[in-house]
Amino acid sequence: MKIATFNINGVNTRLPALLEWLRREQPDVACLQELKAPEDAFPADAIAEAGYGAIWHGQKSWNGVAILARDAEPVEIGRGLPGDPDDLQSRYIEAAVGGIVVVCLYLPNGNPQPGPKFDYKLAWMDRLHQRAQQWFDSGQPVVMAGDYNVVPTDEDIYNPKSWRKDALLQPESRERYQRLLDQGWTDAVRHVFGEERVYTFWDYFRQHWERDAGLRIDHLLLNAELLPRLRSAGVDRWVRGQAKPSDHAPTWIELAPPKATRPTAKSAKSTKQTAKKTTKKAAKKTGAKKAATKTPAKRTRRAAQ
DNA sequence: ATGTCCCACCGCGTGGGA
Repeated sequence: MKIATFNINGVNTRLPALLEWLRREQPDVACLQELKAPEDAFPADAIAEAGYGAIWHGQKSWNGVAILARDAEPVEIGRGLPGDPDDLQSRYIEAAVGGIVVVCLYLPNGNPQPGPKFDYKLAWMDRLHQRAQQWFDSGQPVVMAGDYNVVPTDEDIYNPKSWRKDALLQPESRERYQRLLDQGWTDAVRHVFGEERVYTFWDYFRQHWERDAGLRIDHLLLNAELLPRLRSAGVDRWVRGQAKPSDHAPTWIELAPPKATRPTAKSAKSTKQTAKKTTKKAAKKTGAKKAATKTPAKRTRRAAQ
């Protein structure tokens, strides 16, 4: 089972890119952020034609999140991050898909910092912390995926120097991200890649993509129930290299089927992908990385073309 | 300070947000 998160930066502008990505990579679950579309402008029909059921929380101009499921309908659990009835921004949605609780979030950017936007970011993270604790303790397998707008450490950015004052690197942001990990959540991409550099976002400025000057801000956090099923993770960098791309690349994990007390036809089907062997060469090409490799994570050169 | 790209507004350019 492949679960991806992708900040699409305008779902209608990027619809061809989204459909192409779905066709080629066939994620079982896709969490989207920055739809930048009101509720009634979400391209549900085109996405359904591509074989995906979807739920979404739209908003005019900004934000907006969605959860897509291949050959399935996500069962919505909730929308809107609890804890502040005055917060009307569409940044959070939850669903049950394939026996897993999927949380899709778009954390506030927080710039400029300091200021009210940064205050909102920190307050939002405090509220997320509350909800995350509930999910962690739920006894159900849970993934919290999305654009966290946090660079967890200086190893998650090409060069922190010019970003020191940015909200994405502030100690207050990083502390709050760390507090999620302290609850017991595992940063799946970091877990799989070890010390190897991996980026998910390259802004549009100063030829950052061409120079591979990236940041890792799209994360998938797994609770203790789900972690044992983590098999591999990767970034679909080819998407960022397409014409008119989002500034983010899809970031994903591959999960083994549940330790079946009662195996189902569905879980047997998804095993097919998991069992697919990934050679080192293929891994480099696809940006995939297997969990629990025998050798320590090697630093792979990922030069941009 | 800069850089680029998206969306909305009314509108064929500009401002806000990232």
